[in-house]
Amino acid sequence: MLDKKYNHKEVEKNKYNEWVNKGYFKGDKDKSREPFCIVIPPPNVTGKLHLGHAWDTTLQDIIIRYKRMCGYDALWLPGMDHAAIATEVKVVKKLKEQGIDKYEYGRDNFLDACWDWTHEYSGNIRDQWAKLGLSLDYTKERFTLDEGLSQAVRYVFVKLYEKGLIYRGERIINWDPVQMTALSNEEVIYKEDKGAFYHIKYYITGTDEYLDVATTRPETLFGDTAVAVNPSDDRYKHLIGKTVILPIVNKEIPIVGDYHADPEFGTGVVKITPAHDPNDYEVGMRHNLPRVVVMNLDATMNENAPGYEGMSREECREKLVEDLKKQDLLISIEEMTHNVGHSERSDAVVEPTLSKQWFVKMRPLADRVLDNQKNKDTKVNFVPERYEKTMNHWMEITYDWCISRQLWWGHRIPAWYKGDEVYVGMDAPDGDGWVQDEDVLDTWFSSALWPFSTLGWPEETDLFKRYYPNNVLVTGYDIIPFWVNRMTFQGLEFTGKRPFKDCLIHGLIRDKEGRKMSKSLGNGVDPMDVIDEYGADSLRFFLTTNSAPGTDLRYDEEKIKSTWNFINKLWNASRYVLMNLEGMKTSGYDYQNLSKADKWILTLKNNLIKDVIKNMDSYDFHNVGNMLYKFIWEDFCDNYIELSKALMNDTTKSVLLDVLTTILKLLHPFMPYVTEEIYSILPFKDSESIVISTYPKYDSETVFNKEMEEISKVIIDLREIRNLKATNDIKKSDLVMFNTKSDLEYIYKSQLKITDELIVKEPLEDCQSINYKSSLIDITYFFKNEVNKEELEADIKKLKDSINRRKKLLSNENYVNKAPKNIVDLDREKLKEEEAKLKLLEEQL
RNA sequence: GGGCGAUUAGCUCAGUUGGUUAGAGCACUUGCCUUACAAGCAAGGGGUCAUAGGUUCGAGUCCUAUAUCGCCCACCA
Repeated sequence: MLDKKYNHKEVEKNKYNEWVNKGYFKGDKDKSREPFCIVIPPPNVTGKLHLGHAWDTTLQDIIIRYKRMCGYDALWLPGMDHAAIATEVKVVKKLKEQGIDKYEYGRDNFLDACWDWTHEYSGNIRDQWAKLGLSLDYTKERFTLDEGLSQAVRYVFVKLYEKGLIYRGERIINWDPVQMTALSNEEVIYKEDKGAFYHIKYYITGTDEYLDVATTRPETLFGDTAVAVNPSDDRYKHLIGKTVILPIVNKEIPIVGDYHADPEFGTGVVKITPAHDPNDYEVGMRHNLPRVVVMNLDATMNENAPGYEGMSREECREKLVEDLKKQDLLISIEEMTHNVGHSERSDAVVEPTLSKQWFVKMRPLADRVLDNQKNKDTKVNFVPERYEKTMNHWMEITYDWCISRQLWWGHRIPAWYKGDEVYVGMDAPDGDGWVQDEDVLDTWFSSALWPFSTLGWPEETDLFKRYYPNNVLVTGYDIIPFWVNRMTFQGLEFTGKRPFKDCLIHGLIRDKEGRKMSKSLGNGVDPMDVIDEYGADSLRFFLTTNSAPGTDLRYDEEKIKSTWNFINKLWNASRYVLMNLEGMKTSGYDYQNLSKADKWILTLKNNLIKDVIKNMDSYDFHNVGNMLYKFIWEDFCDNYIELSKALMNDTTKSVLLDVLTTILKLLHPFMPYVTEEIYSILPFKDSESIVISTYPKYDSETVFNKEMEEISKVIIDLREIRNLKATNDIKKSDLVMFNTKSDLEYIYKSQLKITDELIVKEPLEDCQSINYKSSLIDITYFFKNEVNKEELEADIKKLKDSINRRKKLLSNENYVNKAPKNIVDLDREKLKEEEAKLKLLEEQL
């Protein structure tokens, strides 16, 4: 028998390993079943999982458990991401704490340290997955840097290179001077920083007139190779073709006319530094300007800044401003706040720098995605739909993707150099003197292949043929540009198919105040702490049923508590059922003598199954959660269990067990542990574990609409009668006269606690009475208190208003003719009922 | 500047193709230790659905505008 109280720690102990050991989570066991596949978004091996991971993975677990119970060959493939830069940052830091410098340590030693790190942290992550109860098939676990995936990465690189979709070139890229690597635009976070506009005098050659040039980065002045004005700007257009003297450097540079200069902005004059600004780079291309790099890779000034060489950007800025002042070349310093790019990982201020890097040519790949999204049979179906626009928008504005990183931890670029020769291939070329590119690829380059590389691609493996495209991918909206986009174009390019049919998008977890959870705010919540206190089942149900798809979720401990209470309710209801089942004679369901109450709950159960399936299929788990909550607490516990107490026989017991079993199965994808615990002690069931049991089906044989309506009316009657008793302060001992249809009498008597001693046959004199009458019952209570006249009058007024409203509606010809008939009929019926009720109330007054 | 959202009860949120008098949890009021559960039971109070127009027999839901808030992208020389 179950304990009196639900104990999540006891319940969640020892179940997961058994599930894994028995192979319940293994996919590809039964080829006769229809395949269904999800690949996990691989978490970074940098640390521990946060609430966002818990949410993301629970959603997937719900889907995969549901599909498994529905009879699919369900495969949920786990894995992790080497997370190139993120991991490298952590390992460098760890080594530094031990007094070890990355470069002195050397590439091979450093990579060993990264692998050690990976093994340690991947173990932690697996432990966390287990705590969450995720039904992952560990026999197929992959890692983005394992041999097979590395093969796929090289293959893709080589093929794209051969097609001209990967190239190496000098471009302005985002340079992280702390990590000393290039970054993609997505890895740059813009933040408001305090800065200033420095207005500097650029004297027009041979005159004592100057142009007022404003800049936020004066130290880039050494790289200026022109100043630009707008050719339509009357103030300056006569100067185009002349030159100015670059301050400090005293070099002559041209004044060019270019539409990039905005006459409305600042002074309308802009200095052009082609090697340190993407726009200036474009201007430089148009006007054939030289490109002068003025900084080293660690953002110190180089030999092109004579007199400032070796200084940091910041030192140089300070000294330069001083020097400008001394030479009377500084007009003013205008303080302002502006957006400055920071490295996502190191937080260093990103330096746009001219650099030779590898790029993916995006336009053709992006166009293919946009085309494919127009075909409803082959497109990626976003849920909610609006996120398709996010992907499409990115594909429309796309720019070439910088994929090389000056790191060691990652897929080394399969390019070899010998003098001016370049060789790109799966393996090193023959012959001496070839040196492989030192750099590695952006970590997203390998994760972009995840839906197919994990299945053995580029080999035509059985797994790949069976499970590709994946059925659904689940991730947060913040990952669309990094990952969803890239999987989609790589999938289309290399497999000719979308990587997954559906893409279920969820939001971000926020704290109680609605702020994003972050390390710097210290408002993060560790899912393992929540599990410790409330159990994984509570956490899972809270996470997946408290927001509409695609919207953010506030973490609210009160709601987790309320979920715990819900599970405790389920626990106690199960306890009640099991207690009553003890003396049950049959070994199967006995439906010989179904009462109306039995028929009522069976019908509700069937309707529930139908609605739940519909919403499970459309990923509307919040609806499923609400429907289950209401059915279990209200219909089953508050009503059916109470009714069952008045008529307990083998049929009732069968129905109790049937409904409980259904509830457990419907809840199982959300709450795997507690449902397994209760299921395991049911007297008979269809499988040894609920994990591999069959999902409930709608059964039209046990749908009884007539009885359902009748009992629903009884329940309404009961509430109204209790209400009358409460508002009129009717005591337990007050006498009552009543009349019901005979087979429902026991319900009214038991639920209203009317014993035979309280029943009278004739109206009593000398006391107040109050009557309630419906199509099923006519009941009068006799009592000594005053009738609450005010409340009665208020009820009458309410009723009259409603009757008037309805009469008006029904006299509207347009409404009667145009609205659907069943709705109009319903109104007519309601009207009749209300009029009858009004008559009764008026009699009482 | 471009795009995407949001605005519903004191708080956090649902509300499928327009269709009875808009729902839930928490909080609140009143009464109950009723043998599954007091972390519970019973009954209840609380909303001109941001604002203004429009379409419609009928609008929280569709359209237009406005306001406030949020996110993404671009720009900020």
